[in-house]
Amino acid sequence: MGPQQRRDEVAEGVLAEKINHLLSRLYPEKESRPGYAKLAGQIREQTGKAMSATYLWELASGRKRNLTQDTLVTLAEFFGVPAEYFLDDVVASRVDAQLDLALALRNQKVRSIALRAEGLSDDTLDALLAMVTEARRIERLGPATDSGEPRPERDE
Amino acid sequence: MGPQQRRDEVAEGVLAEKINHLLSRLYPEKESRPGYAKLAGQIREQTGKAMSATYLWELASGRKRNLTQDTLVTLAEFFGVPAEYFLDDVVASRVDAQLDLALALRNQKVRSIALRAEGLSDDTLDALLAMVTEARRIERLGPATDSGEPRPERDE
DNA sequence: ACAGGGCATCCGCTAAAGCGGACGGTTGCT
DNA sequence: AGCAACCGTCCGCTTTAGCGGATGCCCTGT
Repeated sequence: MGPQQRRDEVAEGVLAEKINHLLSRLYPEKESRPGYAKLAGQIREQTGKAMSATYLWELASGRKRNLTQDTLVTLAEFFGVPAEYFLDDVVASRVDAQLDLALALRNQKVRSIALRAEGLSDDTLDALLAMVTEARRIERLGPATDSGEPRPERDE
Repeated sequence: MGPQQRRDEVAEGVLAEKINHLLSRLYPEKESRPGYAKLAGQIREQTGKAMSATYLWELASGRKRNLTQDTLVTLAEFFGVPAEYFLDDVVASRVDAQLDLALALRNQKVRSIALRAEGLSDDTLDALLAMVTEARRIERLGPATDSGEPRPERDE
């Protein structure tokens, strides 16, 4: 339904801001915070994987933004966050519909209906759709927030 | 019925195997399975993002294996799995149990029905459930693979 | 004043992600 | 037979993730 704007302290948005957020969380005091060279060294030592100072800076400054699977896992491991942390924001721009769906599927019966509707013919689906819509009207529920799928969003 | 451990060895952490697994889940009968060209077309159409036939093949055959964030999200969205599926093996096996549901929801009409069924009274849901089950019998489809109930965790 | 270490930033390189356009092989249709 | 459509596979190309090695700026110590 609503894109609940959660404003913890987590900077929503670009990957660079997430990384900076994680960095300043790891080193709250600006003074003690090491440079990118030492940070990269820590990452290498702690995760056993590769990480260069230059690249770390490029990420933090937003010059590179399309991480690779390996790098993603490495950073997630170092910062102690699930790898999803770097992804869910990208997903977030598209999951408003999914969120409603996930919510609806909390009901076991709704889920069973969805499962059994799969594979039925188009005509039957139309009939069922009409029924459930009518039932919704009878029970005086508001119209479902039906978000279409072909989102002609073109950017990036 | 139970979310038992499938005997078909699921992806040992190799990306190619996960992709092939998802592909054969999407198209169980190999007769109807389109080639990589058409599959890439579907991905492009459904997600609105880019995906080439060549690259899809390279992934499925294991020639390229270090996905980028963008590609990761695109594939996850298309297959209806969380992006972590490709990152975390534990998540992968857990999600496999829910794949039937995700598969069913790929049909827009089924999705609409599920959305509109949410909030209806229990009695109405029972009636609808009976209808859709009956429709399934009439159209001579096998009984829906109603897996137990892994909870749809989604919060925070 | 000078030396030196740590810092952010830049430059140029390599390896690989990702794609377009081939090439042959099989299938089915007329 | 021919053809058209589809398939998997390969090749070559552009882009960019990712890194090593400068460069120059601030420090602090001597």
